[in-house]
Amino acid sequence: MAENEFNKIAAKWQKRWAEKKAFEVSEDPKKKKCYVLEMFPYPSGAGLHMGHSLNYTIGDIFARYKRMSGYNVLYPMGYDAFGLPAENAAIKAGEHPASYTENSMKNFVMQQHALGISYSWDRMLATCRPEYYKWNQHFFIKFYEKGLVYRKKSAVNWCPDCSTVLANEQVHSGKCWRHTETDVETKHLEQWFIKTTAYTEELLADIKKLNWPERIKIMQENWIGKSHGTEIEFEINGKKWPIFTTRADTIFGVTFMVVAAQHPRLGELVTPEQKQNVDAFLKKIKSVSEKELEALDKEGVFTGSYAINPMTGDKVPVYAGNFVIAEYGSGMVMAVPAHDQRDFEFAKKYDIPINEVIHPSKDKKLDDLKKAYTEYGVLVNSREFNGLSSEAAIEKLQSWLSKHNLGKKTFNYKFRDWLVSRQRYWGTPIPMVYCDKCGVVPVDEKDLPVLLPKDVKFGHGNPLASSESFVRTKCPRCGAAAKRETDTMDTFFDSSWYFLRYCDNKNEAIAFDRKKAEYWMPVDQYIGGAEHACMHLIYARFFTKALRDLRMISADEPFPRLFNQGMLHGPDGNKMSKSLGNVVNPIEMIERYSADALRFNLMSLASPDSNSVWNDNGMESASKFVTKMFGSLTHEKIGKSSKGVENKINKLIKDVTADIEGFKYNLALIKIRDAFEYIEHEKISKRDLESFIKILSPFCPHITEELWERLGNKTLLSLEPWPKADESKIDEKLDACDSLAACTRSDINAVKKLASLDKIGKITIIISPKWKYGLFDVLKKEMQKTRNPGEILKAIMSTELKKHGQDITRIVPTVVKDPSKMPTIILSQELERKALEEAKESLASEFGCGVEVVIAEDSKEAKAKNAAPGKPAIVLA
RNA sequence: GCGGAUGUGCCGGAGCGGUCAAACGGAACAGACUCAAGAUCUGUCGGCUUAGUGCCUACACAGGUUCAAAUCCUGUCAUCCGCACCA
Repeated sequence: MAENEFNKIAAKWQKRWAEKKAFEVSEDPKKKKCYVLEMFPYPSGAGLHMGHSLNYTIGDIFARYKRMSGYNVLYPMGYDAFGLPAENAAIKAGEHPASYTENSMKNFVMQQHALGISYSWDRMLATCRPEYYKWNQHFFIKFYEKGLVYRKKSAVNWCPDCSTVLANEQVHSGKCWRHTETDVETKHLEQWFIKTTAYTEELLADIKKLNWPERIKIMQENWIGKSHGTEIEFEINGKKWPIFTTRADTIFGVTFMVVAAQHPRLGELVTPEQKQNVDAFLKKIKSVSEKELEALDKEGVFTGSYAINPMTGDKVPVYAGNFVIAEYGSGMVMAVPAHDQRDFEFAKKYDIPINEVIHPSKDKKLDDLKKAYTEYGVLVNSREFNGLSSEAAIEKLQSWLSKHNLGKKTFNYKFRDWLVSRQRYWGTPIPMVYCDKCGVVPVDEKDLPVLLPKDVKFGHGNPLASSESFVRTKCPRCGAAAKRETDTMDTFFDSSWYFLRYCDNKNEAIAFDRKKAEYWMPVDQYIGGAEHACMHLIYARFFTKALRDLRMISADEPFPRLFNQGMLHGPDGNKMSKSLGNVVNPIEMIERYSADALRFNLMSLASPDSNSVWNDNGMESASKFVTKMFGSLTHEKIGKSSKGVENKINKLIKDVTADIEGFKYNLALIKIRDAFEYIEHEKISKRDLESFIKILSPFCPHITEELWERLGNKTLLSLEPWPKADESKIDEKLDACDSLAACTRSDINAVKKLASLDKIGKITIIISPKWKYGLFDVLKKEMQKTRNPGEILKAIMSTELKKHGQDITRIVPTVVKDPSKMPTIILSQELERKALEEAKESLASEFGCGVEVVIAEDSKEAKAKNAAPGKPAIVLA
């Protein structure tokens, strides 16, 4: 069976690549480096799925291409091996997560080998191994020392299914990112945070520098969410309470205030008479999880306190409400029910006055308030600010407030600090110790890593807490008995710097050697899915900046260039999922067809950045084509390449090179197919044949190595130089030869036909330099055979254009339906007017009829003269 | 609600102002080869057709800009994705 042969070939070359360490690299200052990286996978027990195969093939093609192009290519693979699924699966299977994960990784490695991915396997890493997570702990302590890590009690997101807390980034629409059915609850816990907000501004500003898909950049921008506004100080019970608003212009319409129910200073506001009500309210909203946000009514309770509006001196009641976010701004808002929908609903519910202070325009009032008027407008009922536009009022108020020391112009971010504590086992232990005397103390560097204990019980609460031997320790500072932190780190901590560890993955003394990292960083091409736009990609950017400030690297950004591959759907068009039963297993496909055929098919499906649909027939036919190519190229007749073959091959080199650079692999394959069909039955020089094989090699690395060898080469094709296109051999004329002949013939015929008519009428000749057919020679020959006005016209035009350095291109004769509407000859914009003036003369004498040159400047004139504006035209009268 | 993307033939998808009834692939149909199937090759593959280098209708829908629009602009609709009570 042919399939077996392919699999034998694949195995042979995979073995040889490994033996010869073909893809292992070291720092070489003389060579240009290229760091190609795919987002490392979570090694699930299920093994590789088709989406992985797609992702890795995209990266592999790029890496192979760059390697052959002379770059020193670092292309590593590793495993994001910590995480909840392994822990749960391990519990279910009664196996330790460590062995479970190691087995899964082995399986992944085997499968990635089978795909023929050219990883530098020496650099493999797994985040669950102590030699890796030791450095997580090291960084954690470094960050702690720098004040980038802190512990805080706050309202946190709790997923009951994961039984752990989640970062904001891991809560999607009130649900857990892993459990789309599970509502996230709010808990008040003391947790570890990373001060990602220390870099908010830089994270936001540097997005501009990134060569990333626009939508990912926008998603990050929105996630950071900068908004400009005003800080205004209200006075409550003699104390100052600043609030943030984007609508300072509505300040005269404030009729109440709302403080977040979770606000840490809420207690200060509650009067004894109201305490019972407030407590009841708090209890009520605590039992409600953060769900169905639209459905959630705006609710609140009066605290008993009143706030003084700094502009009006009015006293307005302060409510505690469920719709104000404690962490955003100052956790309190001024409520303007007339001009904010939430405030409006709240006011209606609790019967609070609604004061209009903005009208749509000077003479337009609001008819009746069924909902808030939230647009900008003109101020009313606002004393000296009446009549001002919202924009102007905001500015005036800002300066007024700062002059009186009651507020200022400011801005706010949505972005919050990263909660990294997790109450789970399978992660990096947080290297902190609680001592009764010394408080929170980091573990001594020399005692790292803090190893995950083995003697834990799963199932009830935080597993690490169940290990006596782990929890009990000595205070690193005073030596007294102390307790260890039992939380582990969010696994996103692991993936925030793994790209640095690849640069020096065996270093036992430090996380990575700075020199090595400086050589390889930043990642030149990062490849992965869009789902990490606001998680991994933000954390990794933060980490890079933080490490830069710790003087461990100098890069500002880890991934200047990012490519998002599309999603691969099942044959039925749905997302591939086990429950739908539409999963296609890549290894099955490789066994049935071949790795090269699978790669070929995956890359032909669609442009790698768009979603695509798996098609079994496509797989079948890709396999047939690969088989055919292999068979045919093995028996290719070596000889002198014809001009046609030379043209094809050189054009192919040029085009495919550009297509790979631009990730247009699907188009590259079309050109490869086309070129193959052309050379299939032709004689071809060894050199050209080798070029073709090289061009094919990133896509089908196994058969091409085999072909390379069969041609008598002793080297590895994967390390051969990428062919260069010989531009002098590319002949556009030849390339279009077949279609050209047909086109010309029909053109000539058309003109003949037109010319034989009594009335020549109007002939449109469109000449565009865009069409580089080089038709002139062919035309001239035809011209000599017959003589009639139509052809002469063409000949003249050609000559005239040649004279003025214009390339004669294609001439399209058409009968004009409505001669009154159409200029007769439209020339390209590039044609000089002078050339036209000259052409006019010869046309006139040749035809003996009036020739008018029209150069219209504007559309009116153009219409009058039947010419296009700005474009010169010749009209035969 | 806000933001982003997309809408092309039976399907997956190219095209990004004039070489467009639309690359390439898949499916389908017909033919060649076969005892037959498969494989392979050839042709057809929007409609009409006097079969023509012909006509009509087409690139979500409706308008607009152009001599010229699948391509540019405006609006509408649909689908997908992200964010979501951020003051």
